Amino acid sequence: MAHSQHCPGCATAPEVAFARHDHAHCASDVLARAEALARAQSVRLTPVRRRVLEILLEDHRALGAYDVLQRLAAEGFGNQPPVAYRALEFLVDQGLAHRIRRLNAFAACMHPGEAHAPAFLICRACHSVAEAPAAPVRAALDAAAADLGFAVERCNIEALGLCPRCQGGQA
Amino acid sequence: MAHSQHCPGCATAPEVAFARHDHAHCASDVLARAEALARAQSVRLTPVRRRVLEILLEDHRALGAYDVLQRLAAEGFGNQPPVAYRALEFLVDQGLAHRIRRLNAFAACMHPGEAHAPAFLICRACHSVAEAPAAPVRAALDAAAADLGFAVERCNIEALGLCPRCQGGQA
DNA sequence: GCTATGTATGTTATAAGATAACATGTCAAG
DNA sequence: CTTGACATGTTATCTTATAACATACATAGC
Repeated sequence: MAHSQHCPGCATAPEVAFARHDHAHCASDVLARAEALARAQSVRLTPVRRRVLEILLEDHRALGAYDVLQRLAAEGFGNQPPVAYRALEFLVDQGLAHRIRRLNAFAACMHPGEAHAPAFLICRACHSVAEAPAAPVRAALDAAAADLGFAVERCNIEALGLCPRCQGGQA
Repeated sequence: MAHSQHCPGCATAPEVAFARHDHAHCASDVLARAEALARAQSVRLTPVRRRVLEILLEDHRALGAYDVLQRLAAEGFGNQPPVAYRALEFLVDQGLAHRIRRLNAFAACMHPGEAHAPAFLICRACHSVAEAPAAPVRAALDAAAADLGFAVERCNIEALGLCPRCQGGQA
């Protein structure tokens, strides 16, 4: 199997957060791309921001702002909420992370730089979160909205269910 | 124009929260259907619950739990958060209201009883909220999820943008 | 090298949203 | 009329998020 087929961080790969994969590579690849992107936009991926992204990249989960904050505090960064919220807001603004509203939490973006309408698949058993290619979903939404004369600017599409690995164990 | 074409509360009408319509009728129709539904399910649409639904039905907006609570308190119901949250939870469980996560708020369901995958269109200018027919959206989402082996159980689809009436005034 | 300027971080305080746990009240079946 | 299930009320607390201000740091212009 070619690398691009099992590494979600890699450019055109379909999202396979649920599949077994070389996560260390997956994470470091996304991080490298985030750094390149920040340089290109001349925005600063400072230590806190970078560290927050690393923390989010540790696995395919979403973390609450206070979870992130705890980690930061333990590592000598500030320990007040705005420290975490600001870094997270920066990452979201730059398209390096996504906010998962259903969970009041944040997840690293696995396709930084690529234009993508994100749809999130949240496993209710193992809490992993994957980004699914959602262009068709978005197109259907735009069409439904257009029928009512509504112009969609941004959207959240979040699905709760069972990931392939958890479908065996649970009903 | 036939009634069913301009009243969003009416059975098979497309959602037209954004269009001018006879809202008093719209609301009372939905309320009547909610009552019938509650009877059918033998669950109790008690005074608080019913009142909360009426409040949500006042217009096509989403209200925060604390907004609802304030109204309830002013009318002699309890004035502690659980009063509002419990009534709202009941309505959501019975499919009589929806939770709009993007707004930390709740909106009356305009199609109680009809199976429907809800997609919400939220106008960022006038804050009105409409339920768009989302079956195709949901189908596209299911397909995208299925490609990854993920089984969708529930989902939130929430779009932010401009409603037809607000597209004139704002860019 | 110095300094002004914008940007980033840190801190205090508080706002906003949500729920756990328990006490009291109501209603309808037995 | 009593018992059990469900609903409401209340207290307390927890979680999530932001406003406002103080301090530090990087870079561009002098």
